[in-house]
Amino acid sequence: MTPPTKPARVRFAPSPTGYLHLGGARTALYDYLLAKQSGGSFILRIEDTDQKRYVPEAEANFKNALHWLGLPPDEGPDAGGPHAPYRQSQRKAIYRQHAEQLIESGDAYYCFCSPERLDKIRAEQLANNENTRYDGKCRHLPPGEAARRVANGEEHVIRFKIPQEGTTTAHDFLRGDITVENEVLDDIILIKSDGLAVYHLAAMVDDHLMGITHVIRGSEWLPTFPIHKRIFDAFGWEEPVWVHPSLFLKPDGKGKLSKRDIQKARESGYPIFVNDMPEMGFLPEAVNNWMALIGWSYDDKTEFFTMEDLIEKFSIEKLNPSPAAINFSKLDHFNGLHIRNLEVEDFAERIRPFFEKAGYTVDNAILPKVAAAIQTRTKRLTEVGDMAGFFFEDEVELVTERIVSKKMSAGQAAEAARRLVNLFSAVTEINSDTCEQPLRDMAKEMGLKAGHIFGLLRETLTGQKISPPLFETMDILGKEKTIARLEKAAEELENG
RNA sequence: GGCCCCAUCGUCUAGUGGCCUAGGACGUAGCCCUCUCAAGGCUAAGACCGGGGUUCGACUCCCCGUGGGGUCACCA
Repeated sequence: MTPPTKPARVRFAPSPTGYLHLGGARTALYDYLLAKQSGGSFILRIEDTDQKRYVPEAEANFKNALHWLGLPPDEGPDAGGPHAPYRQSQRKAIYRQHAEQLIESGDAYYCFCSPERLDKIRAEQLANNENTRYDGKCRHLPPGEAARRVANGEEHVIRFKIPQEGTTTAHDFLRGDITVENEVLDDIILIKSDGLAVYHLAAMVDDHLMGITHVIRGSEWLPTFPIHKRIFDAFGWEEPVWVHPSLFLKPDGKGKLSKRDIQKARESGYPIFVNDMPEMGFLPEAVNNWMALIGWSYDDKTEFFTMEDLIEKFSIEKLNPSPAAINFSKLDHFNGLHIRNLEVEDFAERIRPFFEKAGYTVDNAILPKVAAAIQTRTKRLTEVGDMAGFFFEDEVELVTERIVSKKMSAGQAAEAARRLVNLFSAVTEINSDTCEQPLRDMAKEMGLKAGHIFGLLRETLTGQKISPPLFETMDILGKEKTIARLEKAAEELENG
């Protein structure tokens, strides 16, 4: 139904200054979906041009996160590809060469102003209630003189030359034309005094050289978007399709996520960093589904999407340009949906490590049955230990006050336990066909409600007040353990 | 503050001039199912930021307010 499109080349280009968070992950997802649905390529590029903010482990963090989410790059630092290297720090010469090309064409110039001078003019502008921007001092330096100073080794940067009059119009796929007065645009630095390019140059050069067809990036780039458009024009390059989805807002909708919010979310059991998600019990399927729907929708009713669905159904046309608050309770909901969508064998393998982490020794013989019993009850994989760990224990701790319900005496409880032992001993298999009616009759004989007997059974067998259905539980536990736990309870009640 | 972007239930959203007494989802409340808890089913409360236009007719188009967000570095 979607019209055939040319294979898209879409890049995810994070800066290794921190870990991959929800916002970046959503961008990566959209990148991946757009690439895959068109039979194109998903490219990972590391934008490590800022040595001061460089975090060494960040790149590995991105890769782990992308791998966990199921978004493997077709090209990138590890995957390689026709446009290697994919780390900008290794492409320094390329940027320099392009910057010099702009100097030649008159679209850029050498600037010898010191950081101190820049600070000073900024302070003055602030004091005069003016907008802060470069004052253009080096703009009109004779090219020969500037070149000579550079040749002499004088410290310098290269700045992009923005016309001082007129306007610039850049076209965003979601928002249409964005026009600004050139006078509000700054002569931004292209090459820093350390010789490395700045984002504005490096990303544009790479996007062109790498044949990127669609640039999907956060809307924090909107203010500099017209400059980027001018850079493409200065080189005479064809622009990619620009898409600026909006940012994520904190859950209450007030402001974008900050460091503090990240910590706060984590404390309340919700992740901001992708790599926190696995241990918090989230499924990558659910995270992708959930993230995709913050800022994108397919129609007025469909919300459950597998990765295959997303690849087929995603479209940048349906992206929503307005800022969106993240809604964690919906993440829980999607996690539940995707857990229930798992094959039970798959679910079993996913919960195994969580039982182990909780200190249980998993019995492979019953794990599939345990999984089946708790699958519809699980929202987060982290819950399984508390919910079903008793299946893997030899005994459960009994609290007589909890076994004896308010409606019965300890003596009655002991009697009930004894009668249950007899009842279960008499059958070859404990299941609802063989035992439910006798159990209900027994309750009536004792003047109790069936619910009281079920409650006693539940506490006795599981040590919990909530558990999977009892006959299913007993089937998994086995006749032997079931009876042993009842006998032990009866004894304790009798001696209690 | 300048510039830019955005504006439908608490939240995510559908809606592209008449299909809208505005649809769905999460959450919330109630009911049903039921051995507990879930799951599932049903129901309820809940929104077009305000004011002007344009039009026979605006949630939808335009303008102005207001509100929210982003951005103003030799960071990305």
